Amino acid sequence: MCYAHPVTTATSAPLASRRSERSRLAILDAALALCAEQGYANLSVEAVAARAGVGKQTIYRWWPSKGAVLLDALVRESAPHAPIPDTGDVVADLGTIVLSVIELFTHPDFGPHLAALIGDAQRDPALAPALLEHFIRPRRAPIAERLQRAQRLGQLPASLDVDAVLEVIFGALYHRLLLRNGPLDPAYASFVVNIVLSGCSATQTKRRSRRRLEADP
Amino acid sequence: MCYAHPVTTATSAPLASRRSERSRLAILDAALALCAEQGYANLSVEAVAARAGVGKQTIYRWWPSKGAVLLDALVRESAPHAPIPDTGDVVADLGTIVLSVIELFTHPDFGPHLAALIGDAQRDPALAPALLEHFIRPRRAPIAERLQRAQRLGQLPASLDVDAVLEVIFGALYHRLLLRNGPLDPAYASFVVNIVLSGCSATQTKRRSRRRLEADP
Amino acid sequence: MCYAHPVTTATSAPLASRRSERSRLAILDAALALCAEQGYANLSVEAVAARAGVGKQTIYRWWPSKGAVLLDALVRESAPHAPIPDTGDVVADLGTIVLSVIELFTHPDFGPHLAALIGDAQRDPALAPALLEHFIRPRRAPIAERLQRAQRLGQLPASLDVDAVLEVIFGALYHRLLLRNGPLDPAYASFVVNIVLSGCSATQTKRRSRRRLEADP
Amino acid sequence: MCYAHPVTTATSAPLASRRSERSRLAILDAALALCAEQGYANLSVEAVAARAGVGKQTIYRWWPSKGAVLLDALVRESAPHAPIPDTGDVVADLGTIVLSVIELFTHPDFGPHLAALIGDAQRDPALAPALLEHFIRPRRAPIAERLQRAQRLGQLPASLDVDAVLEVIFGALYHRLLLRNGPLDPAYASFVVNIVLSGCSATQTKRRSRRRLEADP
DNA sequence: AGTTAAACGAGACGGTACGTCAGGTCTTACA
DNA sequence: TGTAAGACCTGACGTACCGTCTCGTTTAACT
Repeated sequence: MCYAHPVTTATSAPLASRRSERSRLAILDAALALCAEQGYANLSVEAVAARAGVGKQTIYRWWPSKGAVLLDALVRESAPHAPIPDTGDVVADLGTIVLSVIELFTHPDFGPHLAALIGDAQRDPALAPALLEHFIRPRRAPIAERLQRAQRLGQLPASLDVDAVLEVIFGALYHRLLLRNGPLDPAYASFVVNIVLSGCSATQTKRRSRRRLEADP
Repeated sequence: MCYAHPVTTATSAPLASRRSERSRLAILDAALALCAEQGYANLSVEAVAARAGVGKQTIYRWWPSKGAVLLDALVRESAPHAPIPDTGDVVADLGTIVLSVIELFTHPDFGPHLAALIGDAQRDPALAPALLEHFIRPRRAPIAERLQRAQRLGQLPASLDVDAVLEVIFGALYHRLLLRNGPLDPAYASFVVNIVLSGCSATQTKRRSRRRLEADP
Repeated sequence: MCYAHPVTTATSAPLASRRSERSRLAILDAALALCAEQGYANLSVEAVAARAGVGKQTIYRWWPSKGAVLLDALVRESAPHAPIPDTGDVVADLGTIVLSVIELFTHPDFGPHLAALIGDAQRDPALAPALLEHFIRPRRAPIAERLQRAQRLGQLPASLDVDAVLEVIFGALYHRLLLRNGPLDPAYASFVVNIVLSGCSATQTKRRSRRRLEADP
Repeated sequence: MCYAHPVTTATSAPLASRRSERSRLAILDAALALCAEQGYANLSVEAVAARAGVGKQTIYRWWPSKGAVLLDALVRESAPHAPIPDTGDVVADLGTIVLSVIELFTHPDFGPHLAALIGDAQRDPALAPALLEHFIRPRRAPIAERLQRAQRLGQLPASLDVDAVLEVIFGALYHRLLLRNGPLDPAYASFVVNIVLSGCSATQTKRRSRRRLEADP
């Protein structure tokens, strides 16, 4: 379950690691609890170990940093998310999805921790890739598929880079999550979805100016 | 000049603060130099004080944190930026602006520090507002004005919230700056500008779906 | 009044120092007050200056250390002590004197401060001589005279070094003041006076063993 | 070996503390060395830690203050003292003992440190009891026994409080150690021993005046 | 069932930096 | 010019955690 060490994922490991599941869960729980109580900034490996009734070494053995622990915990916590809707209306479906995202982002036990994790990734070089691989990409992939389905149905230009589109949409959400210059509310969500998906449809006719820009130094 | 303490800004202060300009500059220079050499993560008030030949107390007297010091230094450093272009073509002009922004973001002595500052703002509650007020808003304001000029000329819908538009555009840039899932290059810049400004123009006709989303729970 | 700087002591200064008497008294009062409230350990030049409404420099200008300030203050405070009794009975008179000394030593606003001052003298080389000259010797001198009067009357051996005798007596008192291994009470006072003055009278007959000791390596 | 923490003293500790003997000795050595070089006043936990190649926490873990460290070091250093002499002549023996004490007190690597420790005990309430228990009482006890032996032989009054007698003798020595108003030399040593022990023998006949004093207010 | 090797809890260790306190010096403005 | 005020550099404080390193003690697979 831990992303950073080459540990087989529990299932069907012939020479099973002697890792204690009890400790693993206690650590993840302690990390979440402490984070909820005092915030990520005041989280420390020391405190997690104490709270989990675990030696510090046991944490360092399986995770490279406190950020890695919390990432694991958040992934576990937020894993069972709703299925991607497909009503046929791609704008409406994206709106629904983004609404559920801002719900997650504004949850006091999730948004601040995710923000702190991204923050910590600025000083821990290993954390950004881990975040991408274990949190962001797995959740973005099915949304990208939904957009690709729309492409196949001709609802969106086939040439569109859907990953980049999602980056623009989520960029707008993360911007408010991290900078806090405005509320992460449904109005903002629909504004972002509308403007970006409108732009997707209209982008074909704007190709020339795009090329001009690319030629610019 | 310091954003965080109630120091009169030079103008018309009869009982001028006895603050030492020499120390102030030495501290800002030391912060920048150390940050460039070892990165923000390894920056410490202790080291800045030592490098600047200054007592720690002198730093704590005028800034609340190392982040505040670096913010001041970055603002000073990046202050004299190019004027906002106005060729009449709002898409091209935005493209030019965003290009200069990614130039700044990809500069090794700026982008990582800005990213680290935003990161630090996740654990230092005072830093985010300071970043907004002293770095982001002053630089965003003239760009918003450029968009408003385009609105007045009918090049963009009058009802458009230009600040929100800029949040989407810059959100996309910050997303790559902070998560590093792709290069901050001219291609990405033009993609973002085109898709968002296209969406701005087309947004009028999409109003209905937006309203529908807002009505959604 | 200050012992440590070459300031004329008020008397007969032709071109009197422009020193502010108001500040001087405020400083001494503040030192005593702070000492009484929080103890000598927590006394600081900084705090005295603040309490006295005085610049730190004004203190450093006229006293070399916080100990010097407090010494001045204590000397001023404890100056008007009772006259030396002379009933003809030297043992009884010394007893009376020592009783008044332990009264002073056990006074919560004096004993601890004097002890702290002697303590501080162990790290401030200038303080020990100052203590001797301004506090100890002036108070010991009239007692020595009382003993000398007894010598002249034949109540004590003429060869006796009365200053050394007083050192033994006061040494015993200071021992309890500083080490606190027993109460500074009248019983101890009388024990000390009796044993030492008895020893003084008997010392004549013990001369031989003393000489033997002195010859020892 | 440390007086201030409840560490079992080696004997019969089944689950022995994991305390590092290497660090302990390095700390005591460093404290002594620094004290010898720069004096107790300039001694700091910081410097001891650096000199000993030890983390500051390791010092704070086992000692409550720098004074406690030095006390431990001095006790270790001065532990193997000469046996108490018993020639039958109590005055001569006490003289011998006191001579060895002033030898210790006048040693440049001991006297000043002991004085400083007593000085520090005036502001550190925990230090005075520690000094008594770990330095003064253990060294005074066998001397008191010597006096009690003399009492049993009728050389000294049986009613004499020998601890108090030693307080008077040592008080006289500490007085010179701390106030420095005269040399701690053999002449002073023999003067003190003679006068006090003479007083002991003569004290019987002086009982009346003592009682009179005690009745005094 | 006994052996053995890992993972475990506990926590001491050498360090780094924190943010605070006070020391003693220096500068400025007022009286 | 002496003061009140207070900024300045210095250095130590005691604390919090870091990440590493023993210690014995489970604990579970493999003799």
